[in-house]
Amino acid sequence: MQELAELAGVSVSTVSRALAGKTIINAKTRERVVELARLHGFKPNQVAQNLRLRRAQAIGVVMPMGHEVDQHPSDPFFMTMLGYLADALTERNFDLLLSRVIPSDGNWLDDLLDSGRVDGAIVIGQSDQMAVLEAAAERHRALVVWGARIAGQKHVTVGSDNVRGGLIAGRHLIERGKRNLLFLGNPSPPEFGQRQQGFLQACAEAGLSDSVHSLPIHLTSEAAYSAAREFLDANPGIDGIFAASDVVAMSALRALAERGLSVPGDVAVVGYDDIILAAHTTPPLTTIRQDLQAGARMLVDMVFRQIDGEICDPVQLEPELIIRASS
Amino acid sequence: MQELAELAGVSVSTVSRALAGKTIINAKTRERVVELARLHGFKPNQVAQNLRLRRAQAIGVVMPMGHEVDQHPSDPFFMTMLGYLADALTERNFDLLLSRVIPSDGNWLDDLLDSGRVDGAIVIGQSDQMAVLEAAAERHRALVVWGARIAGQKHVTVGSDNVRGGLIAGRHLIERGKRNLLFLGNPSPPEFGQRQQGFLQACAEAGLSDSVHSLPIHLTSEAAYSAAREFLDANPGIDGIFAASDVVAMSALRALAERGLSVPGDVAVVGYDDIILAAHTTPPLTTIRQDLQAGARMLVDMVFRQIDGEICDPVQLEPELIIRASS
DNA sequence: ATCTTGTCAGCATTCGCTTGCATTTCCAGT
DNA sequence: ACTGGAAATGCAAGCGAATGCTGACAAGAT
Repeated sequence: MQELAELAGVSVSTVSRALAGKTIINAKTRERVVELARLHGFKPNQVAQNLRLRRAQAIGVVMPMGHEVDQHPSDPFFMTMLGYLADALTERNFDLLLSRVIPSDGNWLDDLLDSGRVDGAIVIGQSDQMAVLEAAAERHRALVVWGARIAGQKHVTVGSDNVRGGLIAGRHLIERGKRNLLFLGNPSPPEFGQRQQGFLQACAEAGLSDSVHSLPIHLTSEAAYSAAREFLDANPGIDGIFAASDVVAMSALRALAERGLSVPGDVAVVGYDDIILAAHTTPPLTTIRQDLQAGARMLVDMVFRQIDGEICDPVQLEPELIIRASS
Repeated sequence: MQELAELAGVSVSTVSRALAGKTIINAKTRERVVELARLHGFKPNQVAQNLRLRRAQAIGVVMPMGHEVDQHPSDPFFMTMLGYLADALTERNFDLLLSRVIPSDGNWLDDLLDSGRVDGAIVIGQSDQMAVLEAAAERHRALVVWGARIAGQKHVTVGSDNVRGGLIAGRHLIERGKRNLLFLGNPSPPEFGQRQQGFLQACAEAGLSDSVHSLPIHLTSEAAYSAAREFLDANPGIDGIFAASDVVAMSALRALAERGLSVPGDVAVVGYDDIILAAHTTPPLTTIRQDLQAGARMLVDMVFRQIDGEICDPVQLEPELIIRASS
């Protein structure tokens, strides 16, 4: 900047103001400086800028992987979410600082938020980290979580109405005449737990509480997959499956195909998320869509409002049943 | 830091050194300072730190989406890669600055590299941005690209040997007795182009150059999918498909299932990547595995070596044929 | 010719931290 | 008690940019 100032025959302050487009600088001077900067490829150092302006111009995006290490890398859900978040942040000229955290201590969030590297954080999925999230929400202003709304929570969430999603899925299977239902997925992350809860509620409505099963596993590993196979062998009567996510549903489709069961004739399958691949499975998957683009925009919007000091309320997006050939 | 210094009865410099763990500070003093910092939840501001140390402690990871906007959000490949990159960078205490770029001008890379926010960049996929990559490689030291090695390139790449991968896939299909082969995927990104090239080479070896087809589309959109259907209708003899990626292969499986063709009996299918879902399709997908974890480690390793001033050579990883039930 | 007012630009300080060098403290050796 | 050298600490100068305040200058008012 020094050099640029000399080249332009002005002071450093003038260069700074010119580059910032301040109108207090004479238009001609300003243009000359800007042109000179362009010519010499000068870009102000953003780190210095951020220090001076006491900001980071970046939002941290964190995926805690407390419960199931192998879920995330495989899940197109996260990629999609991440893509939309990146877009929304880029629009506002903010950087996206990505962390994947395998929580060992309870400091991962505070460390990020206190480091000065970010102006706020978006956490994708509550995992088993409710305590950490609650604590961080007390101490920091700008924090939004993608996940389930839970009564009495301090941290602000955005997410689909999982109970309702589960309910819709359950009713749909029942409407299709299925009576021996199975919930497939680990219910310990709150989102999944609520999906299960809604599903069970649908079963209760239909008086099916006794015949409904739950298999609390995630299906991407070979071990979990064979566990599911064994379960199907032991319970041949199952005629409807609601999977906690599309990825789990896809594995279920394979397991069914392998034992020669037709979908949806013998067993109907419903997933959750409506990832892009869901339309391309064999057969295409009936699923509960979450509008991730809207969700991502919401998340970003809310962090910014929090940065500006606003207090935000949790948001629940309406889930939508997408009927395809698997049910 | 000022306040902490007063609390501890020492100077700011001593606090700084103590927190940095410098042994020149008396062990007792050091521990006292560290303990005090912990107690009051003090964390040095990393932005200031970075400014002073003229570093960013972050690597930019960029996905240019020049050719096919809808490929990336859907592709588990990227999520997996990103996950491994995040892990490798976290290990070294570096941040990962994520950008998704839809290249409009040719400055996206320079802007990132000159901004001072990152110490280096990893670009995932060359897309149609070869010119930009070449230019940036001239001007900057720390830049590594995941993609195809191309003769005479200035930018350093890490990637699987795509030609060889395509060759292996082609030979495998031929070995299975398939004679009417189809390459499915857009060959304009260099990686895909090389896969096609290797595939065609395998066909040439077997004297099949005349009967081999190529359908240059990506299959996640409904439009592309129906284009593929039409092609299959028009060319009923196809008995082997090599898809440019697993995601494309999955859609192909669906298309085949819909027209009642058995896999691999009527048509064998081979994918590329070995994403986690590939083992869980119906039927499980034969594919060419790229070791993404090794690739990600390599990428990270090489940026750091470049930051240290080393000059690195491109690396090609050996692709591996994973035979499953689709062939 | 003097005073007022408004425009522009520059000086110097600041953001929070690190570090070369100067200075003080400590202690063994005499 | 004195001294020399090592060990420990403090001082102050930055890192690269933003900005409140002051000063210079010109044009218009009196």
